[in-house]
Amino acid sequence: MEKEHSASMEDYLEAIIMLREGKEAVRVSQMSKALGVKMPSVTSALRKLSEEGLVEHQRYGRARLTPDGERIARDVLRRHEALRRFLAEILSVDPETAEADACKMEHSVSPVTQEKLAKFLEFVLSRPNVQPEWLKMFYRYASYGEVPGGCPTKCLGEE
Amino acid sequence: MEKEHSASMEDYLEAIIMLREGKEAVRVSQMSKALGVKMPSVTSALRKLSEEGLVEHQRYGRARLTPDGERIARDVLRRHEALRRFLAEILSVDPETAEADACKMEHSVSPVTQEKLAKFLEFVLSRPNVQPEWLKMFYRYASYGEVPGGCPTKCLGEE
DNA sequence: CTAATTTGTTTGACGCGTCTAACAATTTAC
DNA sequence: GTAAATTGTTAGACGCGTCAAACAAATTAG
Repeated sequence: MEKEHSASMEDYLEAIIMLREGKEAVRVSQMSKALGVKMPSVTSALRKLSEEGLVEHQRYGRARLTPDGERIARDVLRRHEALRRFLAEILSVDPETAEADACKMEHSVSPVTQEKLAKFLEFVLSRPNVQPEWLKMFYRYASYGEVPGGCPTKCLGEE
Repeated sequence: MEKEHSASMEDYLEAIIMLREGKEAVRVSQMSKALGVKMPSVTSALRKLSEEGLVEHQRYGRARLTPDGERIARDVLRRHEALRRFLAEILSVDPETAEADACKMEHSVSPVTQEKLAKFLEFVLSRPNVQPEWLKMFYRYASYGEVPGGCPTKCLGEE
């Protein structure tokens, strides 16, 4: 199985895959900027990931993923995207928040739950004819606190 | 506003409110067991929370929440419950996993998103006549990978 | 009431991830 | 091709949350 990696280490792997954009090798400064940490943090993360055989990196060089690192990074990214889209497209969370939350959840939420969320997204997207019905109702419910067409089974106005 | 507290500290507060059950004061050993940490960790957490005025605790005594601590603990618990129920009742995640994930999410996911998830749950529960329709469809979709009554707009069978 | 057991605390350590400051290599500009 | 600017590393520190070991108080049993 996939040995456990810390949230931070997964973030570093994910950053490499996201930043490389064709170039397939990434500078420390890029990662530093993208992750909002200082360069020494990147350096030490790369050293650790190197020792685990997940990235290739030598002094003053660029970082690239090994095949193992690539697999893990892709997996993190896949989960990240599913979560982000669920938050943005189903819950209509604003893009920035959806991005940030996906980033947290991808590390802490169980695979089981992540899978369910992904399925939910798939389910909704796969049925464009049904989606508008209740999803729009939900949006109004979320905005105004009640269902549009009447049927006020429950009327909540806390906070 | 509510000053930020670490995930750990929120967990300790939450543990007090959950464990007291009428007794309204909690032993270190109880918390230790409930949180899966050793007693010294509890002691040092209580000291810190004491200094912040969130719990009342003196050497060899039981721990109780101050009014401030109570407010925060209640809030954490409220969010926890909303998340847990969303996972269990909407996504049909198994109870143990739902509990564990709620515990992670309550600390890391933004209030915005937590609010949306809670609204979603409310929305579904408030409309018992509509719920069965698409929610059952989702359950089948999640289990078998496709919609029961045909309409195979998209058929996904990855992993 | 004393002895045994349970409960709780202190101390000092560790791992993780981060940072700053000082230094070193690389790249860029002239 | 040398000087300046940029990029990267090392060393050492810190905060957080945890732990084990040693000790101290409180509780229970006799």
